[in-house]
Amino acid sequence: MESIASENFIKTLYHFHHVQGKDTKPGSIARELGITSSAATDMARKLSLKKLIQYEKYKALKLTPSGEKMALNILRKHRLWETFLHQVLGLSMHEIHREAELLEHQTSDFLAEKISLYLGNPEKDPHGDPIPNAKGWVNNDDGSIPLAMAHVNHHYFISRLSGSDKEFFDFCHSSHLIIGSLIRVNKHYTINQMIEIEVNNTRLILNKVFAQMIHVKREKE
Amino acid sequence: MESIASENFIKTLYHFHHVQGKDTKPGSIARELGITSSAATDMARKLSLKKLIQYEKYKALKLTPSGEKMALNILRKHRLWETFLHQVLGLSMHEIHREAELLEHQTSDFLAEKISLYLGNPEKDPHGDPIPNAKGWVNNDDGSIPLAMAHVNHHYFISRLSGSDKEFFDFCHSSHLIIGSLIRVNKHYTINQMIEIEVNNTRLILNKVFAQMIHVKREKE
DNA sequence: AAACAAATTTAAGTATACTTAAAATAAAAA
DNA sequence: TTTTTATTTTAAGTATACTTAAATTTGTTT
Ligand SMILES: [Mn+2]
Ligand SMILES: [Mn+2]
Ligand SMILES: [Mn+2]
Ligand SMILES: [Mn+2]
Repeated sequence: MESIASENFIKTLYHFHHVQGKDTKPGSIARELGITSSAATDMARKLSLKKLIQYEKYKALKLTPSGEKMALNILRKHRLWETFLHQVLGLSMHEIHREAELLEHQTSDFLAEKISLYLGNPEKDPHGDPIPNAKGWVNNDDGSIPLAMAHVNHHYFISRLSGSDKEFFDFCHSSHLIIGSLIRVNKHYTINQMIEIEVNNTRLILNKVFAQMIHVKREKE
Repeated sequence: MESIASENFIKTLYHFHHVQGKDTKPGSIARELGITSSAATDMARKLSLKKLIQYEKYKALKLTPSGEKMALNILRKHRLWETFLHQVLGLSMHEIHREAELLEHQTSDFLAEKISLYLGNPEKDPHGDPIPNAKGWVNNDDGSIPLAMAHVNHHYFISRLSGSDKEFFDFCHSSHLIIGSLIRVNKHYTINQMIEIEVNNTRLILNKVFAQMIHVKREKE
């Protein structure tokens, strides 16, 4: 069994690699986890001895197959908890991540199965992120793109809301931007990188930060 | 925020003092938690600096008021989780303690309230143990006694089953010994400390270990 | 290509939570 | 009461997960 610190490190590395496609060195993980670079380097060397990551000085970190398996196991628990807390206990979108971030480390595979079963083996969490299955398989590429990349005059539906703070979700909720909402892209403002969309017959102007957090998918399929 | 090790220590001390009425020195806690006496002495001194326990060399340990408050906060989370895991997710009696023992340390007061609310603010957990309320109040003395202490020819109902292993609960279940079951005490065997009871028109002979784990209450009230 | 800036690594040190082994003390037995 | 036994404490040491500060390496700019 790995420590909470190790699990968070591995999960963050997975996230940077698979979701953001970043070239991840210890410094990025350190920034994300709120620790110093030296602590992250230390941890990288330790996890490398356990064959969970590949580590070469000054090079980007990479998960080994067993490290990736571990990351997916934790991610599964994280997303199952988020789904459960939201659907069953009624926690809000901005509350679930915070709680799941802790619970994910104290959840046996046995308990994870019980939660999954109770929820009917869901495939997406409340943010629209895919839940890895018990064998550690997940499809990360569902064809959605950040709203910031969407084309003018095309229609999309919202597939993911990848934020964790209250303000973002308050804004989304009050603007009818929820998963499944249909939108149309009106215009990109190149100078300040804002984007104008139409949702529910209302025009809305979003800044780039939010337009990166909202992911959309073409209407087809 | 206290560490998992501190929380388990405090909770164990509370348990020994309030439930078993023991004169608790570091050694007992060490035995319970599977650590060495020296580790427990260390921890006792550290918690004493934080004013969570009273510690004097070679004397029994005692929780301070703030230590007791902390113990009750963790105990509340433990028992809420047990109730939730049993009632909602359908985990068996022998599975809930194991999982709750971990989850209790990663549960915010906020989440505990949500769980409590969802369950209808229960007052007892599946073992029949009282759940401290959000303010940290609990009634530990519900008038129940270990079956081993019960009087011959009296009728009782089962109020608590304080075990955590599968064999005990399998036995209880197959013998119709569940919380609320009505029983009658037939005889005490002084020589081997067995006890004979009648439940569901069946005579049953229990050894002392089980008779200590099963708590009963007089029919009245 | 050299100089500068930024990031990473190493070195040294801290707090927590343990361990084993020895010393001190308390409790029980003779 | 003395001796023996059991328990508790102290001492010394380990692993984890961090810290700050200095050294090294890399990336960028001139
Ligand atoms: Mn986490
Ligand atoms: Mn999520
Ligand atoms: Mn615990
Ligand atoms: Mn219980």
